[in-house]
Amino acid sequence: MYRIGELSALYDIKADTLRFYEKHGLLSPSSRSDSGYRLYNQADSERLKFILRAKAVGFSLNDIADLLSIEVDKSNRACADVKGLVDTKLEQVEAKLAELQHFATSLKSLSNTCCGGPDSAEHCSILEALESSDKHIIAKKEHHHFANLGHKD
Amino acid sequence: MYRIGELSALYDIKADTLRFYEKHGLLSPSSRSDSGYRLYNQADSERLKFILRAKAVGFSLNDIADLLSIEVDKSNRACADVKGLVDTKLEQVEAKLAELQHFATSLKSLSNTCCGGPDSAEHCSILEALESSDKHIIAKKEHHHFANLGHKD
DNA sequence: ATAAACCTTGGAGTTTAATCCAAGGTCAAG
DNA sequence: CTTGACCTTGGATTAAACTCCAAGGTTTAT
Repeated sequence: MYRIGELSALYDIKADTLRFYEKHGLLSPSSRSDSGYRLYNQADSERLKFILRAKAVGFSLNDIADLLSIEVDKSNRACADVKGLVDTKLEQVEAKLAELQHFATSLKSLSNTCCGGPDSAEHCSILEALESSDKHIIAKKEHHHFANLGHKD
Repeated sequence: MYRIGELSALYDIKADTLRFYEKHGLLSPSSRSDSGYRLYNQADSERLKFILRAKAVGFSLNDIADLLSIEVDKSNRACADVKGLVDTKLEQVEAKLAELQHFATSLKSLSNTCCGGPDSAEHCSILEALESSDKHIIAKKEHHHFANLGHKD
């Protein structure tokens, strides 16, 4: 059992944030002490881990509440409802995954292209790297190099 | 060349959002018309695409500005600086990727476990799926099924 | 040449997600 | 039995990221 200060320290967040999540229905302590202190158990801690992970990959607290609602009232929901909700979120997750893989590829190619030395980074740009990785995916036959890009007005 | 309304329609955002990004140094139109209307070219559009993608995977506008600064002053930066920045962001992207893959796995397993029918979803929970996928990764030798989980006081 | 649909600016308002504050109760150590 | 670290509540404040508004200029279509 953790008290609010212990759990918040564990995940490097503020106690206030836990109270905030509670107020907004994301995470309630499974019990209270005689004097009213919040007491969080291991399951609560897991739930918090989930919330923080989901937040880190760009889901809003509302999105997360949707997902967690499966947990909360699972015995009141039909499997079909759950499946629908899950499949919708899965699509979102997979879209994000695709985006991130795209980013990772571009960043890696940028990191490799870049000499890493003290010279001017004239040919180092995320956008250039993204563009060339787009090219790579969309039309890998064309293979020219853009030197004079991004020079506006 | 797009006017603000055209570009915003293209990406399904508000014109105000584009003005906001401009004010905060994320995206400026490459030119203006005689009467002062903003005119965005293809490169501007690509840059916007990048911003929106990065946002969608959980980067803040500040993070994104950092990344884009590589583009803006690349001739004033040493390759070593660029490489440092890129490698830092790459680490963040890869951490997010790992999280998302974890989510995707859990959601898939949940979707598969779930009968999808009109019955009560007693055994369908994200947290249960996450937990069992944790189990799967951490100790895949143990292979039992958790029926009585998530039953908190 | 005038309405409708678009654009300009500056500034105010909203939403989301915390974070802080004040007044007071709790608990372990000395 | 009091001191200090911790907890309670409700309400105010902050920061980020928009989103809206008002007053006026511009374009295009009739």
